[in-house]
Amino acid sequence: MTANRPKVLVIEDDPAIQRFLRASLTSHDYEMVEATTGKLGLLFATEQQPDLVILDLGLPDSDGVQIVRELRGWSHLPIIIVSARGQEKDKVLALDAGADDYLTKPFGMPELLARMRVALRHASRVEEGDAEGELEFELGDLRIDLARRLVFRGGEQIHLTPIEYRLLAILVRHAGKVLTHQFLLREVWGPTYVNQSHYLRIFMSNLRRKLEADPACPRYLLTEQGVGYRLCCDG
Amino acid sequence: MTANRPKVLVIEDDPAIQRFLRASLTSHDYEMVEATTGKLGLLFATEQQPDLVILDLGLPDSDGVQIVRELRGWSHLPIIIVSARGQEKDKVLALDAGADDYLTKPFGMPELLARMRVALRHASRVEEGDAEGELEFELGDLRIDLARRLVFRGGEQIHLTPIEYRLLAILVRHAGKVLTHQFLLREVWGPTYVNQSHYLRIFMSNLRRKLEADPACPRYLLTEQGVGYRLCCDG
DNA sequence: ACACCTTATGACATATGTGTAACAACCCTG
DNA sequence: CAGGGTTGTTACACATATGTCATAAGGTGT
Repeated sequence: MTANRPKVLVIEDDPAIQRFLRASLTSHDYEMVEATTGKLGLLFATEQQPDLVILDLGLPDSDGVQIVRELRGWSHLPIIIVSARGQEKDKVLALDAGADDYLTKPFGMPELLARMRVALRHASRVEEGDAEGELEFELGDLRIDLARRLVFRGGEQIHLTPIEYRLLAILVRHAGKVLTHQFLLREVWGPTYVNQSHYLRIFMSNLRRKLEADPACPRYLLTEQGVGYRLCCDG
Repeated sequence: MTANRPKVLVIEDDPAIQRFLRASLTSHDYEMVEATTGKLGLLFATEQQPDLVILDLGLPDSDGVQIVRELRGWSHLPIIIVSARGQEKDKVLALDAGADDYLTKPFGMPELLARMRVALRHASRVEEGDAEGELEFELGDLRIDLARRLVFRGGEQIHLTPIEYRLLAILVRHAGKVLTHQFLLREVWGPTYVNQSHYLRIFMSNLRRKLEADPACPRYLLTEQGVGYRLCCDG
């Protein structure tokens, strides 16, 4: 789970409820990603790596239960259903499809928040023993252990500050791919920093100083002029 | 979890509901243990090793939320609350105390069964990674016996207060991994304390004073600035 | 009611991380 | 090869996170 601000994906077509949720969630220190259709929802679930999904069953473009099944096909992401339908068979169907909780509209925000905490609690407990997803990477003399949040260079542990680590972790998770300035800034500092590319330069410099043998000729942390940065994945 | 017939502990004083639950549960291939008071419930929870607890909040002899807290003190057993009280604040209180779900009476049996399946699903997922039954740890001159709840340093027993012990136990169970402030606060003090990080500082300080040779330069209880704490597992 | 232990609270010193500014090096283009 | 824009580096001030002490409040058993 993201360390500080859990990311919540809300799949909901009603703009009024979207607004309501956004206000409540952001004020309770959650990061919110919005999708108004099932298709978009599934896309964002893969791309944005949310910590929790709130799903309205009454979407116009797709069957909510089907979305739950598709999500469960590849992920154990907590899913909380929010629905106008209060029929017991609807609840049973959704819960058995893999949903973790089911709230009937209208519901109180405090209850939703409490149930979100329950879901995140479960997720964080499960995460502990989760070997899924390569969590240890080796590049030349570098070793990055995402599970333990440790970085080694030639057997020696390297201390990284929170921002340095977050930046590196994102590069590692997308090793080999070019990540744009915008993307990195948004992921590390947040959406309002997408133009502050000097932050990036400074922290890339810091990382190179700590990780590269010759920071002036980086072997791992490569610059893609005019685009962004890339973590070299082979040797 | 028991392989075939999950064992359900029902803590409920109303004989009518007890009968109703017994009929439904046994016919759905659950084994049922009954307790009519909170005291008995806690006793059976330890003795019978159930897979799931269904707890009525309206017990005559004790506060249901308190029972949840006591259970959570030593176990992650799934707890489903069943209550006549439908007030939102009751739900929030119980869920934050550690309950996994909350149903308001009257409820339909199919829904309860579906929510039980959800809870057991979670438990079985967690269990996979939980299998490590290591209950004794050695780090340098420290020895921590989780089963007996004892801590030694260089052969000499160290007395820890309840909170100190819980904090240390969690660090030990995740030795090597960085645990965020939020996580530690939630596990030790509960979800409502996630912002009170000064508690953590003080109790880490206490632990270091008792466990470290030089509390100013800790070898075991390490700080990860801006993130959390970590128990060094090597050396 | 008392003594005892534990936990909570407040104040303060210190350590660390981050944002900012200034400047140097680099790359592409004309 | 000159110039503008992009990128890299360094140093420092500030804010924040952290560690520690002292003390108050709460609880328990005698």
